[in-house]
Amino acid sequence: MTQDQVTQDRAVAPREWTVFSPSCPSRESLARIANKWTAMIVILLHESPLRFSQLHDGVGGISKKVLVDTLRALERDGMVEHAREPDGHARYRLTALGRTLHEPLLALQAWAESYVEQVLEARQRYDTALDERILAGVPPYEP
Amino acid sequence: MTQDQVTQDRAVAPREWTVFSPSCPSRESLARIANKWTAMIVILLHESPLRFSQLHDGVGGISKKVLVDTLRALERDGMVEHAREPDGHARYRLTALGRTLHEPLLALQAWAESYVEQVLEARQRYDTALDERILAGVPPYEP
DNA sequence: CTCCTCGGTCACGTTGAGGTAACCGCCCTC
DNA sequence: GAGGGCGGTTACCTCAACGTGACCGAGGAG
Repeated sequence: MTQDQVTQDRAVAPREWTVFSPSCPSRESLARIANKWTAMIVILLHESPLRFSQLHDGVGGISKKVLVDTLRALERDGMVEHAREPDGHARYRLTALGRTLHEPLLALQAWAESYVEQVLEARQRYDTALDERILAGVPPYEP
Repeated sequence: MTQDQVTQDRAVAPREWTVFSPSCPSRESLARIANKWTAMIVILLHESPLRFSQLHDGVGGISKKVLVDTLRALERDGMVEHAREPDGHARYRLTALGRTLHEPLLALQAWAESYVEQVLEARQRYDTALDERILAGVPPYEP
């Protein structure tokens, strides 16, 4: 391969001001929204505002600490807000900004639930193939 | 508030076989795809198959170790595959399953880049409001 | 032959995400 | 006024994610 071909082959657009640039603030935003807790909380809150304990019950397996931390982070980034109701209980709701997140995150949930079977099958194929390679004495990965 | 009202208020659908159940395998799938590295890799690979070093350059700031780990995980879950080209170089490409991920993940990138300004503003508002509350001697958060 | 790149692997160390359990003030009910 | 639920906070710990730097075998290029 000539140097010219290498150069052309490697030409990947620079994308300076995108998530692909580690110093771009949008990278942080991506990290915040590309997160299972964020996804579940936004999806739950889109149906209706919820109290803390309802969120805690709705998001199975989340600890109070992580729920609090995630809610504070979402509030700080303007996606969620909370208020005290007259009855003294907290109530969390999506902001306008948070509502714009619902559609993309719901798509993630839909994907995860629709394709989970295919993922599980692929995983099994991969693992048995790996076992066979090991039994055959082949190094697990050709470098 | 009466007990009946409390009960009704807390009625959140059980959602047994969804990502909201921590033991459902779809929860794992969600965690894998709701991930910044996954998102960036899938978006890059959707444009064209890429070599390892092209991915390493394309995903700014990722280390070789994390890139390898993420690619192996994506391969195991059937979203990516790799092969040796005749020239001896590796080439990674999306599988059919991986291609179905492109649209939802591209939506995440688009969101992150479109709304990053609003997120930054919200963050600043939150931080200055918090500072004021502290200066006023108010405990940072009303429990 | 020697040097280089590519595509990794390996052996660390650091950071951050996340869990656990105890505790707390407020309000409510009994 | 004792107990209980709500909405947290705190201290502490664990483990997975991530980074770093060195190394390595295969395959060119010179």
